Order: sequence, then structure tokens, then C-alpha cells
Amino acid sequence: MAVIAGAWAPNVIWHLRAGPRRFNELRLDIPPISAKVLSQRLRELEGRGVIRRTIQPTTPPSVEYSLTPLGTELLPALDAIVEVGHKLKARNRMDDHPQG
Amino acid sequence: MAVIAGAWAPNVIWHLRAGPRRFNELRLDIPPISAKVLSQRLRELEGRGVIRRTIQPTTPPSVEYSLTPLGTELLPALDAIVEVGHKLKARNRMDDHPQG
DNA sequence: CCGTATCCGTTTGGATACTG
DNA sequence: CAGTATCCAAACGGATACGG
Repeated sequence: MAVIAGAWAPNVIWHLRAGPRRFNELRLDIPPISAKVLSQRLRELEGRGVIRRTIQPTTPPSVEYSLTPLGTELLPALDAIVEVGHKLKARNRMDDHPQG
Repeated sequence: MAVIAGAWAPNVIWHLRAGPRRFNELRLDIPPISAKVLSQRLRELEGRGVIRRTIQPTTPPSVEYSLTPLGTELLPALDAIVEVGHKLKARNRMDDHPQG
């Protein structure tokens, strides 16, 4: 499970699902994340082979992060967990307010 | 993701996949887990609706933990994550030892 | 724009001892 | 057997300041 460990790691993976994103784009995608933590997570996920870091030779240069093929395999799993979470929340609301 | 948060939570879920287990059985299933943490995780997972706690009126009485239907839905997701982890480990070994 | 370094409060989990 | 209470060290993440 270490592969998705750390605060915001699943969010980072999730926001890369549609294609490459830059550092500051990810910061805006995941509002309350700090630069420090985003940087840490990106480096960890890169070290584990979940994401790839690419420096684009544009003017000005920019850095892009994207999922590796293996990283992409995590998406359905994260989806499934989130969906169970939603069902659980709905059920717990019903327990508290039986008319819901 | 809070649904699987906390140390050993995925292991607890995993070891309930084949049916109910008792407290001390889970302790032995997950060797380095402490009673305190196992107790905490069981209580959290129960509170979230992932597992169910049942007191068996046997002699002596025993306590059994089992997955709820929603908890069972987490198994394929955990499987998928673990499998990606295995592939990642294999790939990283190859990177370090190109003949592997 | 893309980060890193430092400080610092909070949370976590382990060890141990104890209870019904 | 099935936990709970307490103490403690380590890890974590946030805020801030700073560098390439």
C-alpha cells in the first residue's frame, strides 16, 4: 500500500488521469495542498514509478508530470475505494436520519 | 480514502476476506501489529461500516469480526493496488540489476 | 515558474502495564 | 480471551522564508 501512501497522493494520481499537468496546475487542482507536500509526494510517486517527470524545453521551460502505465492501473482501484466511501456516507446519513 | 486510512487497515480487511476472525486470530495474522492499534483500527472500520463486530454466545464467549457487504467491495480494489505494487517492485529490481 | 530548507504543532503508532 | 490506559518517540504535514 506504500504506493499510494502520504497525504494527497491519491489526489495527485487522480488529477493526472486526463494527461500531463504542471506543478502549479496541480497546486490549483488540489487547493489546500502546500508546495512542500506536493513536492514530496511528486518525488515519492516518481521514485516508485507511478508518475513521470518531464522537463519541457519551452520558453520558459516548464515541468510536466504524468502517470506511467503502471500508475494508470491505479485509477480503477482508487475509483472503487471512493465509490465505497460514497455508499458508506449515504448509508451513515440514513442511519442518522431515517427519513432520508 | 479515509475508509482505508490508518496503519494495518488494509491488512485487517484483507484477513477478513475468507470469513470471520477473532481478535487474537487477527493479531497472529498480522504479526507486528499491537493490540492497541488493532483495537483502534477495528473500532474505526466498524464505525465506518466496513466491518461488523459480533459477540458469539459460546463458552467462553468470543468476539468475531467480519466484512460487511460494502467492506467486501474493497477487496478487488486493494488487490489491484497490491498488484501494481508488485509490478513496481519487480520493475525497480530490474532497473538496479539489468540482468534480472 | 518550480521548487527546497527550516521550524514547529499535531497525529500516529509502539511498548508496557493493567482490567473484566 | 479481548481489550483499555498511559507514556513516549517518530513521522507527518502546514506555514514561512528562501534559492535556481
